[in-house]
Amino acid sequence: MELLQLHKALADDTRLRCVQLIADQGELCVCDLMQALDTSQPKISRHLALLREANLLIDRRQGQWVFYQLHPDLPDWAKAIIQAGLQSPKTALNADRKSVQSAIICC
Amino acid sequence: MELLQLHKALADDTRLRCVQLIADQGELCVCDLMQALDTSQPKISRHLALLREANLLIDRRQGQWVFYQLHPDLPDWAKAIIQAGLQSPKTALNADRKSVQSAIICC
DNA sequence: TCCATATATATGATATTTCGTATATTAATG
DNA sequence: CATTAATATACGAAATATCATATATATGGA
Repeated sequence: MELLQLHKALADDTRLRCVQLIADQGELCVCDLMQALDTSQPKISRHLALLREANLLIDRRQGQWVFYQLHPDLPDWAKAIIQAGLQSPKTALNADRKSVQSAIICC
Repeated sequence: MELLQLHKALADDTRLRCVQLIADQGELCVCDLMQALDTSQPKISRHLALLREANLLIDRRQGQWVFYQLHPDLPDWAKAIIQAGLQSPKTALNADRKSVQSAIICC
């Protein structure tokens, strides 16, 4: 994991919102993220694949669902960057958090 | 200053190295950065303009030279992200720091 | 005022990213 | 084994970013 790669991974609205939401919630499946961000399945899936290939996320299949969480071996500086981002007031996180709650209930 | 915009600003090799070097050294002029990164003047200048427009840097003209430093009003979370990046071991910072020393001496 | 140095900007070409759509894969269930 | 739901991938088009080159601007000194 390199710093430039991390910034590139987070330099897209969809990916940043996914990472923030996953960091906030611990673990989410693709359909949660689709509903929370109100986005198409291939779009979410492709961005999650990028984040997985960047070693920012890991996936875990459970039945039909695939759950994503932050990579457990993320270096401290990378965790610190993600955490600091969560402190930024002008992100979509608050709104997305509300959307994901209703999403989780139904699926 | 928004989080997504910050990540976009830092998601380019030239800009990331400039910001890291400036954060490390406090203030540098365009010619310092040109020599330290071994890059053309328009390239450096254009990237610095982007960082200035993103409110990540401010510039200060002194005679023929223009010096750049981190924006003094950077929010805490943005400072934290930049600082955390300085902790990443695999950046060009160490090499660039050496180059900028010889650059500063001669100009 | 003329010239040299430092920096900024404009422009068109090239490279990279992102997206929508279609299709493939995988697992559960009847 | 056929079907459905969840997810992944392929592909070409459209949007965005980056670059090299040329040119413009600003400052200081002869």
